[in-house]
Amino acid sequence: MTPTPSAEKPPAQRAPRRGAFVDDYLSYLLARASHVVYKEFDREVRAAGLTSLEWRVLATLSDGDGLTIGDLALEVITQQPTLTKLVLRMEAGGLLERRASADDGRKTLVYESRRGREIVATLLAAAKRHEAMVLASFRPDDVKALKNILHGLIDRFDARRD
Amino acid sequence: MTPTPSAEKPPAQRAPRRGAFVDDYLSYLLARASHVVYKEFDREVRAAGLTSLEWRVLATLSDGDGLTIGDLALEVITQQPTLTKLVLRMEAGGLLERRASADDGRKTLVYESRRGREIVATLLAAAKRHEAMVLASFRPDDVKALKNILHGLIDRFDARRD
DNA sequence: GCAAATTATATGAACATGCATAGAATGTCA
DNA sequence: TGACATTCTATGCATGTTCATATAATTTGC
Repeated sequence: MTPTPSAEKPPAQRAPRRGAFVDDYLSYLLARASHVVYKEFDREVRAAGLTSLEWRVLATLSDGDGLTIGDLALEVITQQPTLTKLVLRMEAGGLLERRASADDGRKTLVYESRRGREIVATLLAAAKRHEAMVLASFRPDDVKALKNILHGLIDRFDARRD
Repeated sequence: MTPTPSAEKPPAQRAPRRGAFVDDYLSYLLARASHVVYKEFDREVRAAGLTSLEWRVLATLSDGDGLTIGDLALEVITQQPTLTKLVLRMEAGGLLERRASADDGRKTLVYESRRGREIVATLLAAAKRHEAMVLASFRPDDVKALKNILHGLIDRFDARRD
């Protein structure tokens, strides 16, 4: 069942391996597509001095801040303890502000600082350019179809509970 | 620009926030779709005693083992040092075998052990069932379109270089 | 055939993450 | 109201990941 050790034959220029399972498995396709699409843009994120999770936090808050730690954790697809610690670091770094909720003492609300907003504004513009570039070679109908189905998957299965 | 701290009004049952940017941003849609689709299946992976990365390693190798550390790292979307250490742990746990390449002394080739193959066989079957369940409520044409576009994205942008 | 450059994996130290749980505030119900 | 359950965030510790680099093998150019 196992090939002989010497049987490797790397295809000339790293052509993707075509496997029976992986290459048609939705979960893999989504993960890899997500990765390849993000990867280039990640360079700009790093150049701005952010990690990918920090970028997701700021981008999410740019759509409206004042989220609780818990809600924000669900939005950025990470766990609450991880986000608590990240938010503390980002606050220390001047990217965010934390404020206690007025009507529920358990909640910590997260806001962008001025500096956070400046940095994310630059990246948001870059992100839009990058997305346009990525999608440029696809037919608009296909792009629309892709986003529709992704929304469909998300709406049906996203209980927003890690 | 920042809402007043007391302005929170959590929608009744955690309806996804509809933000201007995030909700139409391809990278977010892909990441979230990837996450929600995988999340349920993750329970079965954990029940089998594996982490998600371990599952990806075994599933990838099930399509043909004897990959080098580097190639496998690209396939499973992680970095080489992470994979080196994971493979060592998995070898110690009896899931994998490492063999030196006969024709290139720098390479370490990774193979599934008998036990690794047994575990992954069970999970592969479960994964197929899970995928069928996830896609059951979508029109076959849409599913085909989704996979086609994902493949398109991957083929165009995946240089398989982290 | 040798030195230099390149490629592949391993490793060490710093850092981040995950799990379990503690701590604090609120909600529930008798 | 007062006990108990629930919700939300923070924290400690173990574990995993990352970054830079070391080590080893191969390839290249002279």
